[in-house]
Amino acid sequence: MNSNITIYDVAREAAVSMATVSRVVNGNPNVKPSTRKKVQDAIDQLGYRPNAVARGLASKKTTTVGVIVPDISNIFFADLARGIEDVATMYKYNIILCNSDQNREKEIHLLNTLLGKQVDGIIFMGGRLHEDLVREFKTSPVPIVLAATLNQDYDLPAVNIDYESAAYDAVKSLIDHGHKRIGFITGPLEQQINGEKKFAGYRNALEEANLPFDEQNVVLGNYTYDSGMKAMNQLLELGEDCPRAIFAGTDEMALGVIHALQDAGHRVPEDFEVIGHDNTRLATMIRPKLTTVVQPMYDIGAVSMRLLTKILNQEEIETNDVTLPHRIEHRDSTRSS
Amino acid sequence: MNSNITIYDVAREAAVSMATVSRVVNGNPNVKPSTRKKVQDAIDQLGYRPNAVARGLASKKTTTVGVIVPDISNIFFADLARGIEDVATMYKYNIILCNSDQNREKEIHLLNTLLGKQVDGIIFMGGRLHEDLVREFKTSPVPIVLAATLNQDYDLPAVNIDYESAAYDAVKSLIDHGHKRIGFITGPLEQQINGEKKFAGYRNALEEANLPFDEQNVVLGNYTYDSGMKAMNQLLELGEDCPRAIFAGTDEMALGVIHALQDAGHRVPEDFEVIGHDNTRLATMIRPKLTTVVQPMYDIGAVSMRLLTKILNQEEIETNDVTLPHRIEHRDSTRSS
DNA sequence: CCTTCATTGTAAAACGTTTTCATTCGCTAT
DNA sequence: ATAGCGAATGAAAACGTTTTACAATGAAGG
Repeated sequence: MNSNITIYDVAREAAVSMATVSRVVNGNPNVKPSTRKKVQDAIDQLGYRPNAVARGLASKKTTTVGVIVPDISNIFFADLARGIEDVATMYKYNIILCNSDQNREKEIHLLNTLLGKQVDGIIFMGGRLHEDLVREFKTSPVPIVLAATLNQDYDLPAVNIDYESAAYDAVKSLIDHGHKRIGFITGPLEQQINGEKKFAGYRNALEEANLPFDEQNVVLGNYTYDSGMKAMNQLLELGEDCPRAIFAGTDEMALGVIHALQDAGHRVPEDFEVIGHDNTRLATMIRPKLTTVVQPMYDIGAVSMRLLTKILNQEEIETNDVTLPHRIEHRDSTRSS
Repeated sequence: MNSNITIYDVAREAAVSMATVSRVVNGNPNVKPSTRKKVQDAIDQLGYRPNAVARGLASKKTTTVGVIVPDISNIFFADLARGIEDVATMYKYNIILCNSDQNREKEIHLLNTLLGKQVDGIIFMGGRLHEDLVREFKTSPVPIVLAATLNQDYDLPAVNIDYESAAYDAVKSLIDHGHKRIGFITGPLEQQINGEKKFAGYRNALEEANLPFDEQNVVLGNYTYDSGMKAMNQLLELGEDCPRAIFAGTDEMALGVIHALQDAGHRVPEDFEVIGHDNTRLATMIRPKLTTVVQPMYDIGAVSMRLLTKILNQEEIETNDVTLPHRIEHRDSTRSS
């Protein structure tokens, strides 16, 4: 029931002006300790809770940031969101979370809704930046940082890993194990990270090892377990020509791959080696445990948010475009050396 | 750059008053079509975007609801959040998402932050309702609905399944397969749902079948895969007395159980039967696929949010305390009949 | 042609803060 | 004493809407 008591009530109770109350609420040092105490007592007694909306209107700061992700129910994005939220909390921000489903109109609509709500900044993750969206980004009155989202051609603040080199490393390690044919199971090609970067890394590794690129070794999935199974079964139909080493674009697809293999009576890693991507918790919940490229989504989220706070505080920033390190976590779906 | 243009600018541009602009923006029918068009043109031309903060201050509605969950990075809560967000979107609300980590002080602090931000309502999920928290709930100026959170003694709006009966069903089905000793792996006992309800269901089923309750058959985990493994290994140490049927309180723990079993050379479901709880996506990503109690988190989220909108719109409400149906999804970690 | 009532538009008062600027207070240094 | 000064306080103007109370306009009925 303390929702209707205002700064003015507190002022009256403490026999000061509302400006003074505002000062103590905001920690302004120019308040005599005795006055501060008087005001604080009144606040406690009345159960005063500052109205953030009014505050936002007056100060033009809402201490709220918008977060747009494709789908929070996906463990991958959920991890990112947690990273964002944790550092947001640290800096006293709240998060308005939105799911875009990678839908172009929805992305734009959400962006506008968030701007309408006067968020202080936005963190965006999506598969590909469309022109319209970039145009909106460019004219945004508040800073926007891209998380795990590619940014070429535009110079928006962004946090990523080097996907191409990560994919290269993964495929390279497979090649180092003597494989001549490497299967590659990835997501939709129009997705920049999966379709372009990882693919490029795959080809680079092949090329460097003087291995031929064979189109039938790459198959498209949609990130899900089922699509991983399906893709592997498709590969299996190649018979003799089926690659014995698979790089899957996500852990979930890698799981599907391994199970498809096992269902067909093959052993992993003895007969087939499999590398995943992302290092979600899934990776350790399968037998054999999954060797995978670690893409630290939590960290990407945390760093993105930190970058955003730096921009908001006008702190010194080394670079707008940060690349986090990646590595391969070797587990049991690949042979040990 | 359209962030600084106000309703007043639009009014001037369209040669009407700001109230008229407000009317067209809010879809008030009392505006002459020609006027409406004139205003709309001005809005489009200027790129006017209503300031939701000012709007919130004037109207005392923010079209924002607060969501407090333990940890969004957990697939389980993420699913809930998605359900909430989807119907929130449907009703034009946005979501401020907060992670409580089930921490008592944090829960209270978050609640107050959200109330300070003038959310129109709150959806809360937590393990147990502490007294202080309930007190805050009771005096909240906005409605609060509990999602997948027990509510006994207090009459807060809530959406749940019948956990006790769900656990009963699961254990019963194990008993029906002829098992005399049933293992039960659950979460911390102070959690109401896991420690009390599911436990009660377990005991009921035992009792009804005239099976003795044996304390050594129940072991506590912390919901994680690892704790599931550990728990199962502990059970295995019972040797001859080890139960051959396990009910795990979460799918993730069930995964751990199955792998612990397999690592020890046992077969599931031939030697051991396992039932999980929640029916997360994990359940189909393991071999054998997991038989599990389905707790429809997405639906719980969606229904919670819908309930909240009903309260906010003062719609007729049959019951404050909705119980969603549950069922057992029979897959391959239990025998077929 | 005058009333009367809808319809549409206007002006101004909230909404609850922050912030700017002015004022007062309490001292110190003359 | 008193001018001068910094610290503490207060008054009032934003902030950008919604909403209320009216005023103006126009149409219809008598």
